Formats: sequence, structure tokens, C-alpha cells
Amino acid sequence: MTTGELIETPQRGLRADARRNNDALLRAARSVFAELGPDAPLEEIARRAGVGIGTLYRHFPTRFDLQQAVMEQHVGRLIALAEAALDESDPGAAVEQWLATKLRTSREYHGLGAAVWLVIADKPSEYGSHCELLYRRFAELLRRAQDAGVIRSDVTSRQVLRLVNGIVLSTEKAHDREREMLQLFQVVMAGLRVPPTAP
Amino acid sequence: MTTGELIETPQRGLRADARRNNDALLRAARSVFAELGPDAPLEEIARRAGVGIGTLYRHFPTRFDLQQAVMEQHVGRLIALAEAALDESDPGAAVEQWLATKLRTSREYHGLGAAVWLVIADKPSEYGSHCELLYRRFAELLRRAQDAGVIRSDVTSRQVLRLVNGIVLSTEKAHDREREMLQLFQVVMAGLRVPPTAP
Amino acid sequence: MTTGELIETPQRGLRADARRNNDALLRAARSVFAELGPDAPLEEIARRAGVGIGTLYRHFPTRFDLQQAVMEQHVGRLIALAEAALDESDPGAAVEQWLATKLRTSREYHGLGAAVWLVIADKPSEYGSHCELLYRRFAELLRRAQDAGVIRSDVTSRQVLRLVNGIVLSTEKAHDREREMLQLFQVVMAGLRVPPTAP
Amino acid sequence: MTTGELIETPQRGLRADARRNNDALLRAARSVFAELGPDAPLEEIARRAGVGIGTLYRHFPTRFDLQQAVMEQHVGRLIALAEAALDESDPGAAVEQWLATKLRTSREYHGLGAAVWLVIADKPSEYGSHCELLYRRFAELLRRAQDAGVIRSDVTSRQVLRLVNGIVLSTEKAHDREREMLQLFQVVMAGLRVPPTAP
DNA sequence: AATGAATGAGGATTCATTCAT
DNA sequence: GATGAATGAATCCTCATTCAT
Repeated sequence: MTTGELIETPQRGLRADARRNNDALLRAARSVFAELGPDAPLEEIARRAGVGIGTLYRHFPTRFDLQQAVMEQHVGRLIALAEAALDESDPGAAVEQWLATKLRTSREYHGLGAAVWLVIADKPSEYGSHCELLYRRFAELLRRAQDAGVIRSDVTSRQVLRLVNGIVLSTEKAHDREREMLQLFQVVMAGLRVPPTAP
Repeated sequence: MTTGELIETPQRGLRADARRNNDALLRAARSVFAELGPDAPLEEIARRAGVGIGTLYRHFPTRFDLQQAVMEQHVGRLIALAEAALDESDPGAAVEQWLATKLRTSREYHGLGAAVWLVIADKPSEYGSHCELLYRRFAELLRRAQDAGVIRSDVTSRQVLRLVNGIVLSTEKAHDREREMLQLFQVVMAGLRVPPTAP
Repeated sequence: MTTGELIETPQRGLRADARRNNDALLRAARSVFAELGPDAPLEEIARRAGVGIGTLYRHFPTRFDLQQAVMEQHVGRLIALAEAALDESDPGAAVEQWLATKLRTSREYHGLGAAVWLVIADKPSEYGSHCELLYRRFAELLRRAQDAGVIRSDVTSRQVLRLVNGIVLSTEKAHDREREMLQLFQVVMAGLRVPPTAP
Repeated sequence: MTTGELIETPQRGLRADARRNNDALLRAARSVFAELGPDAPLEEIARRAGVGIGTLYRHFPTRFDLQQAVMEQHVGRLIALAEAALDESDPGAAVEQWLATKLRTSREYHGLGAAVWLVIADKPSEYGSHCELLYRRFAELLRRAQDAGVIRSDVTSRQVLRLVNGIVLSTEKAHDREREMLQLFQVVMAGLRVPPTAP
């Protein structure tokens, strides 16, 4: 089961330099979007990737294409991680660790996918189906934990993802963001766990 | 205790038309910022307020002044509500209702104050001190509930505000946002309540 | 012979406060024009005069009216000085001193009258006739010196005034302007004096 | 000794159309600045150069860059002329001719370099060093004439340049400017020449 | 394919001028 | 008369996007 791999290398059959440029553009886009937000000047991305603006447009005809490609990579990695997590023995720990990883890695995508990646676009798209796949994988992960009786059964996977996403977004300008995020995550997790029943 | 009132009418001593325009500009700014985000064209705000662009600049020399004024109004209202809530008899209900109101009314200020209003600006400013006041009032509100044993004692007021703010932000593009927000709020509140101890 | 007086008080028959405002506006205009140039914001002049912008417009309907009024005052003073100089016994010293005074006092009017005040406007105007008067007075002053054999006879009064004006203009950004101007003035005067003939 | 040449073509290695536009912009800027002054609308320059406003900004990111480039060209030409003049046999004629040329050609740069080009900017810049070079070349030119005994020894090159610059500035609005400038130039030159000593 | 020059629409901002209070 | 609020034209400047090289 190697869904992730496919996503990492969507540029089969390109000339070597084209692939190199594609990679450089994605890397540059990720950092520029992280620094300057989703409306960052495209010229800055091209500059940082070391290519001309024309090349950027050849690879990604619209700003959205580029944003989506950046998110796609991120989603792909999260899917791979979720699939790996499904093999873990402790369902509760699996969910918690995956969410913690998502929390940490999503910091860079503020604004970009932010509210976007959860919203399965209305028109069917490759990106949309990847998001759905991620969604399904996490749902499985969560269900295992719920079935094991460690996570409350009355929360949906969508709700959990939104809560975690909310932590990322609401701490954007926080002073000690890392710490803030972890503390909020602990609060949320405490709320999600099934309280020990009185014997 | 009428802190709120003062904030509602900071334009004493202006000519009648000036005050009218000031109001219209604030109203227009609120709706335009809500629709188009904090970088919305100022001309659109002037247009919707029915005044010339020059008038907008006379009242609010910088975009930030306008954004801040909009937030200030919002914060002022929340302060007034918090002060009223402090008079309620049921501490748990007071907190919950106030948070629910904040949730509902903050929808319009996405991006504007977004994470901003919680971040007390480093330089001392009137707006900053209002935010601090709001913060203090909510802290009192929360402490009452914690002292009454209905809210967990190991969460800080800052954390609670961030969680609620996160709900607003992460549901920005949600289909049935109102419903979605309320559900998430319930999940968060469930996590914040002290679980009934076994007798 | 009191031509100067007339020019100093052109606001006969005004209300006391009107006259006061007129004075304040002229004073403010002089300093603002000196600092910011002839295109300085009129609002700044009103502000510095302590009156509303509307009042400025009532007194001086156009920017030119204000500029002209400032120059008129200056020209009036120079005329008075020239008339006094005509009474001096040493014709050479009289010319030189008057020119030195003009040099010093004109510093403030850079750009304003600069090239303007010498140019007798094509349409007849009160200001124009004042300039002509100044021109005539200086011509008399110069002629006396030429007749006395201390200034070369082949230069015209217009040329002399232009040369001195040029000194003001070309030293505008000079580091030690006062000194620069005086040195250049000495060079020019040396060129204007009749060289002692071999006996 | 071909300093001038280097200055004339600072745009090596540009695409043909880019160089063409650069030339057109400089030409347009020169004439527009001459007509409308240094604060002329940049759009007018772009229009007259037949390019879009964006192209102007690509070539000259700030107004100052454009102004400086125009002056640089002028200064470059004057340097080349000064270097050629140093080869002339008659030192007095060399100085006088060069100054006359400067007088004539500087008419177009009123206000632009006006007093500016003489003021060696405090921060080191390419333009500043070019001005210094021009300054040095003229100083050599003048010294030759002073050593030959045709120009008074008690004037500095800076003073001479300022006097000539003053002529340009004070005749800006003169009716028959060309004639007026030449007459003043003759007066100044007469003052600079060493009077024939009585035998 | 890659490049980067050219374009111009869009939005910010200032200030002269008018006019209601 | 005085005031200062309102107005909008004029200008600046940035980028997304196209296209010739």
C-alpha cells in the first residue's frame, strides 16, 4: 500500500531539467507561502527557485495550481503516515501521535490549505480525492481508537480534524507557538478521551 | 460599570455629518472586511459607506486604523457582555453563554482580529489595553466557574479563548458553518467541564 | 517718499481679526514656502497660521495670490531699502550694500519669486508694477555708481540683478551657504568694478 | 582616455528591445523633466517613450534612479568634453569654450541636477564619483588657464561652476534666454580674466 | 523549454478646492 | 467671516499575466 509514493513524484516522463525545476518551484513555493501567505508574489517564488517567472507559469498555469500542488504533497505525506499508523498496535497512541504530527507539520501551511484542505472541493478533482482519501484513512484510525474505548464515540473524524486545525490557526501569531500548540492539543485530547468510568 | 458605553461613542464633539460618516464607514468596513478579508480595497468600503475615498482617509489615515476601529467596537461589546455576565448567578452557564456569543459574533471578524485580538500588541495602545481588559474580564468569568467546580482548573483563560477562536477560523469555509461551529463548541465544552466524580 | 509703507499694509478697512489672520497667513506662507518650496501643501500653511483652510482660501483665492503676496512684501522692503540707499553719499558702497542685503534676504524666497520677481509679468498687475518700481530704483542706484566711475558702464541693472539672483539659486544646497554666497558675491563684484587705469 | 564612452552605454548585455526602451525612456525623461520639472508625472515620460508605465518602473525603480540616469548621461558628456579640451593648445579659450558649452547644454537640466550635480552626495555613489571626476577635470582645465595667466588665480573651480550654474538658473523664465545667458556669461568671464597690467 | 521584458489593471494615497455648518 | 468636512482627480506603484526572443 504505497499511495504516498505516487503523490511524491507526479512528474513522470518529464525532462530531467523540467523535473528539477518543478521540485525547486514546489520547495520555493512552500517556503514563500509560509512566510508571505497564500497571496505572496509569484515572482518571489520564481526568484527563490532560481527560475524565470515564465517557467513558473509553464509548470503551474495558475496560482491555485501551485498552491494545490504544495498542499497535495503535504496531504500525500499525511496519508502515508496514516497508513503506517494503521499498523500500530495501540490504537489510542496511533491517533494521538498522528494528530500531533499533523499539528506540527501543518504549521507551515497556514492559510494555504488551512481551511481549504478539509473542504472537499465541490468539483471532483485529483486533489479533492486525495483529501477524501486522507479523510478516510484518519476516520479508520479514529474508529479503531473509538472501538477500543479510548476515544469518545460521539465525535466525528471531521470534528477532530477541525479542532486540530483550529489550534494551528489560532496560534499563528503566538509568541511561543510550539508550546502553545502542544498545550492546546493536550486540552483537546483530554476532552476527547473517554473518562474512566466509576467501577 | 459602563466601560462598553464609552467605547461605543468615541466620536464625541464631531459635527453631525462627520459622526454619521464615521458610523457609516465603520459599518461598511465591518461588512467589507468580513466578505473580502482584511486586505479588501478601501474604495469598496468608501463606496459602500456612501462617501468619497478622501473622507475615508480623513477619518482613518491608515488601513490599520480602520481595522483597529472595527475590532475595537467588537471588543467593546464583548467587554460589556462579559461585565453583564459577571452578574449572573450560574457561573458555568455564564461562561458558556458568553463563549457562545463570542463564537457567533466573531464570525464576522475572521482574519481581521483573527488571531490578532488575542495578541496584545507589544507597544502600549488604547486597543491593546482594551483587549487586556476583555481578557481580564473573561479570566474573572472563567475563574468563577472554576471555583464553582464546573470547569476544569487546569486550563487557562487564554487557552479557552484560543480554542474558541480556532473553531471560528477552522470552519471558515464550512458548508453549514453555524451548525458546524456549535458542534465543535459542544465538543470543546465537554472537554472543559469537570467530569462528575463517582459518589 | 514712503512707497514702502503702502505695501506693508494692503489690508486697510478689514476687521481686526481678519487683518490678524492675513498677517499670520503671510508669515506662515513665507516659512512654509521657504522650507517646502512653492508647491508646499496649503493646508500646512493654514495649520501653521492657526487658521482653517477655508480662511486661507477666503484671503487668498489661489495659490498664486498667496505666493505673490509674500513676494510683494519682500519687494516692498527692497524698494524701501533702495530708496534709502539713494540718499547715501558713497554711490559704490550704496550699490554694494544694497545688493548684499538683497542676497541675504532673498535666501528665504528661493523658488518662490526666484526667477519670478525679475520677470515683469506680461499682463499689467499691481505686483508687476511694484517689481518695475524696484527695478527702476535699483537702476538709479547703479547709474549713480556708474556715473561715479566705480562700476563698469557696460553692464545693465537687469544683468546685475540676475547675477546676484543666480548666486542665491546656485548655492541652494551648499553646505556653508552663507559663506559660499558671500564669496561668489565678492567674485561678481570684483568683475563689476572698474579696474584702476594705469596713470 | 575615453571615460565618456563607458558612460554612454551602461546597458550592455540587455536584450535589444530592452536597450531600445532604456534609450527611449532616457530621452523622454530628459525632455519631460526639462518641460515639467523634476516632479513631472512618470506616466507622461512612459507615454512619451512609447512604453507602459510598468516598463519604466522595471528600468528605473524609483524616480530618483531616472533623474540620476539622466544627469549621469549629461555629466558623462561634459567629462568627455573636458578631457578633449585638455588637449587644446590655448588654455584660456579651452576653459571659456567648455563653460559656454556647459551653459548651453545645461539649460535642459534645470531643476534636475540644478544645484544638485555640484553637490557631491554624502554617500558614495557611482553618480557622485562621476560628478567628482567632472569636477576634477574642470579644475585641471581652470588651473591651466590660471597658470597661463589668463584667469584670475583667486577663484576656485567650484566658484566658477556655481557662477555659471547661477546664470542658467536665474534666466529660466527670461524672454530671450539664449541671448540673456550669453550676455551674463560675458560679464562673468570679464570678471574672471586677469586685467592687462600696465606696462 | 526557459527566459525575462513588457503590459496595464487595480489599488493606495495626497491635496487642491468646494461648501455645509 | 471662520471652520473643517467632503470630494475626487491625479499620481504613484505593484504584480499577475502575456509573449517575443
